[in-house]
Amino acid sequence: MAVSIRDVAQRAGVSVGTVSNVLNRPDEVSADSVERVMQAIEELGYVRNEAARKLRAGVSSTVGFVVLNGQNPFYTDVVRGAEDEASKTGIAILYGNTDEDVKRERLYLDLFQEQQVRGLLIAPYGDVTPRLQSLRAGGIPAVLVDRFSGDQKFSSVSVDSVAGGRLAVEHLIATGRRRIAFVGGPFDMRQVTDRLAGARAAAENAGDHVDLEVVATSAMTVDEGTAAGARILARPRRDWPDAIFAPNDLLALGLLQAIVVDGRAGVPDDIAIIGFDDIPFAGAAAVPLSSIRQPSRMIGRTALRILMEEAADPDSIPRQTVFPPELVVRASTRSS
Amino acid sequence: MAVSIRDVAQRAGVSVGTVSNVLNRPDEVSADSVERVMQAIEELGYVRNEAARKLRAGVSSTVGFVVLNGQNPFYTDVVRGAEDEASKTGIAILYGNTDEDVKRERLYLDLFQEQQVRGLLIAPYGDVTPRLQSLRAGGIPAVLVDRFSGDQKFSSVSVDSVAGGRLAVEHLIATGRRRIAFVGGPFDMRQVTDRLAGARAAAENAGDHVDLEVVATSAMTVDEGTAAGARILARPRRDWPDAIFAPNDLLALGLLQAIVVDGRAGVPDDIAIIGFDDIPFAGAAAVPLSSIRQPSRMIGRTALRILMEEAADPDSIPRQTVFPPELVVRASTRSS
DNA sequence: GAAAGTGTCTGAATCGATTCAGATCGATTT
DNA sequence: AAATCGATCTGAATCGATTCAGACACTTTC
Repeated sequence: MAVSIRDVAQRAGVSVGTVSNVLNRPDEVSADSVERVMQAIEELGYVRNEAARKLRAGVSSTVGFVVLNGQNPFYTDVVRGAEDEASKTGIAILYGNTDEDVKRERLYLDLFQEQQVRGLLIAPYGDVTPRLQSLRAGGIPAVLVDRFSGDQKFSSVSVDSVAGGRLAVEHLIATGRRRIAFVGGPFDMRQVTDRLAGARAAAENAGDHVDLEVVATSAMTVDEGTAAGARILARPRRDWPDAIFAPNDLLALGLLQAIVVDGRAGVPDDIAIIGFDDIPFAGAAAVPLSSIRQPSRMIGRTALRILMEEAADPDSIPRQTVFPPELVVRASTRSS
Repeated sequence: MAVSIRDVAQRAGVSVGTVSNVLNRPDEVSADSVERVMQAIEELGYVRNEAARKLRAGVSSTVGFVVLNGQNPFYTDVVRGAEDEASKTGIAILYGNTDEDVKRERLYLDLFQEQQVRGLLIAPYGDVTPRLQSLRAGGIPAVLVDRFSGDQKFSSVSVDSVAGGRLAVEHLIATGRRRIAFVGGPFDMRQVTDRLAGARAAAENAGDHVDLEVVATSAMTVDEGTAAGARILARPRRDWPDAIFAPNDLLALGLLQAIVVDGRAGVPDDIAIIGFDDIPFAGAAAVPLSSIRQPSRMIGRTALRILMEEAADPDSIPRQTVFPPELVVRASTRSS
């Protein structure tokens, strides 16, 4: 049915070994053979069978990417960056969205192991370190994305979340805000706790006259943001914060919408809002949202590059790549 | 290195054939053997080698999904739906984002062919029909997503875009709008022309007193939307439309932002805006955006299901699944 | 009691690309 | 002229799971 390397060899009048060499190390083959083989490939419409290649050579040309929230445009961008890098070298990306569900996370790790991916990019939700270690023992390296590997057991590519949190709150303080609410959760997500830690540091650094309260949410979604916004506005006016920092833009946009629609408080006049990630929609909100930018595509590209290096050299030492976050000021925090 | 079926067989004291049977048709194996094999698998941490399975059995457990704009949350949702369905049966999804680039589209088709995917889900950009036909001839079926297969050569899952366009403009007319602008492009995208056709039909149906003008954009992005918004607002006030229909929400959100930020026209008082897709951000805009909803997850789920059926029966007749669009009214078109 | 049937198991052949030891051959060295 | 060498090519062995013809042990049937 399908055209195999044998058919090509026959047509080109060479052995299968030579065809394989043309495909994999053309410089060891005479120019004449290369040409004949290429022509036969062309004529027959031959396409290499990845399964056979993977089986024999043991090298896979797919990597798995497990994302904890595919709905978040930030991750979409990270994946896009990884894609860019991958397509350069003919690597395909197996994609899995776990939606912050430990079961789905495990499922995808199993699935990708069966597929014998060359490596794994993962924005983890649950505690996957043990699983990743056993995968690595089986020859599948992993690089953590958007998450610093605290124990240094794996390479990681992320942004300094603590610095980002600090940056956000320092900016709020610099523009005159004093009663700041950190709206986020759940607190078993590293991103949340790190960004809060940075926020706390900035608040404490500014001295007694800055208040930082924490409003917990159960997820980092737009809906949770609007819900939290409603809760805040339900308080007596004097208990409203004059600024809100949300550890991702989805939450921030939800908050922003709740406040704008309610109408009693103006943004940024009464309440300033700043998010995190700087997703494309942040700038397009009706009150354009200030945010802490992560170089999302670059994160994806870098993660994939490091992953390929580790796949090539299994004994390489894990390294932590940390990009600096960048403050992007838009209308939602302009000083009034 | 890796644990193979042979190791399992040895440990369980059975033949490799039996292990394979336990894995693939356990009912033909005695309960005793099943248990022994399962235990051996457990103890050795055996994971089936997909490459070998694919090679011999010729059935792949991956499908490719090629999307034309991965940044659009609509497609993110469609992918999510496909994932849901796929993970039920242990299918993994190879993901490729073409970003409305014909070259990238071709590249992914090649890549996925090499990977010998079981089938292909594609939201096409260029004219891929010939390529898809040759893939099908090689045993790889394809299902078009978000695009009706006009020539009926392939199965497709989409929403009736013409009806959606009509719905949008009928709604605008019903709420008293008379000078309607269709802002979208490029016009070689089927989604755009269909939605415009529907809009035209609605306008003509309403008689002479309704005006429909077309403002062309070069892409369906937020940025193009804000740019188009600026162009419209640059006109003398009397030439402003009193309603805008954009064939996707990204454009609509861009337009909305441009108009709100400009401030001279109110939404919806002076200009109503309606988009298409009903992405999650539509409801979260500061002026919540009316839209034509597509059942995005359902589209993904259905497409994957049909694809698997076609993979199982190569001679099945292509079928067109068309979901009805649904009007979602929010503040951006509330009658003033 | 022979034949037929049933349930279970075995093990070699197979899928297609890669790899590598060895063959071939003309050129160069001794 | 023999030996050596480098460039090029060949073809069988291999990767691991699946498949299937045949083996085997028991029952059932006539």
